[in-house]
Amino acid sequence: MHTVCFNADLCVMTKFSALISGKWKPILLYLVQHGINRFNLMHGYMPTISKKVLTEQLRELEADGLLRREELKVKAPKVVVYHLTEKGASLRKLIDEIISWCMEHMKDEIPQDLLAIFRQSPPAFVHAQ
Amino acid sequence: MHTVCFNADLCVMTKFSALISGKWKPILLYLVQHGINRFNLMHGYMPTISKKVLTEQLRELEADGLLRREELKVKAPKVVVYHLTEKGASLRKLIDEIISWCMEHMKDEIPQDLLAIFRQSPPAFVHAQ
DNA sequence: ACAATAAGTTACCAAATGGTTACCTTTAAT
DNA sequence: ATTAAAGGTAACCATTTGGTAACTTATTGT
Repeated sequence: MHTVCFNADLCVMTKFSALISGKWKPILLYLVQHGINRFNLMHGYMPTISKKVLTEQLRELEADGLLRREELKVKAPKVVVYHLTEKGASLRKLIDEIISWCMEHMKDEIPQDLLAIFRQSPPAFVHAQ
Repeated sequence: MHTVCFNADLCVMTKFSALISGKWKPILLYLVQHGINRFNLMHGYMPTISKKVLTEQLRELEADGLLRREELKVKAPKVVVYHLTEKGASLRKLIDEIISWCMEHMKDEIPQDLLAIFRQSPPAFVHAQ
């Protein structure tokens, strides 16, 4: 007679997915890792996201401790810079491993050119078009 | 003048989250990994999921090539067994690494008892209550 | 005085995701 | 003839997530 049962809200994997599973979060982390760290600059790289959603995703990454938001004290127009926290930076190795797994096991769903880029210089986080 | 822009639908990380981010998928993979591989047996371990949603999640895991569904040819009542595919099994090492990362970087959100279990025998996938 | 700029906010809408309850199908056991 | 058991479906509803378009605020340059 088992009494073990599972609760999705306490599942560690579920917590992890929540960290990175916003539609734009992986791409945002990638951009910030590469120095594209201001609101309108990010928006220029991903023009199909709305400002509302961009704000939301950034706020969530901040709330989850992956990014830090810094308002520079210039007068105006306001300048805001986003940085990776230590926790955010520590994700990178893990993300690289996830990508390697995908490149090996999801070949069919990944465009040929991206696979080729990946083979030349391993972690290609996102697809640039 | 940059012309690089990003598309969430082509992002490798986004594809990966889709694989495991259903509310019950990590737990289901865990159960199947541990031999709890029949419909009503799974349902008994996670009584708060509805049969409809359980079916949906299993069908998605199957469509994504992580599980294989097998109807045993007994007469009735119907018996169905789920197995990990090779791809599904290959996820395990990666999942262990994700969990290790979480145990290190999300300590605050993980119940003490689960942290203790993890320290004794590393990968504790989900919380048993 | 007026427009431009950075970084948003507001009100509203649509699609995706998850949930509830009742019902179905096939055969074996009573 | 009826009930039970395994593994589901069907019809419907609620919540969450993402999206659109217009507006805001503070200051600087013209």
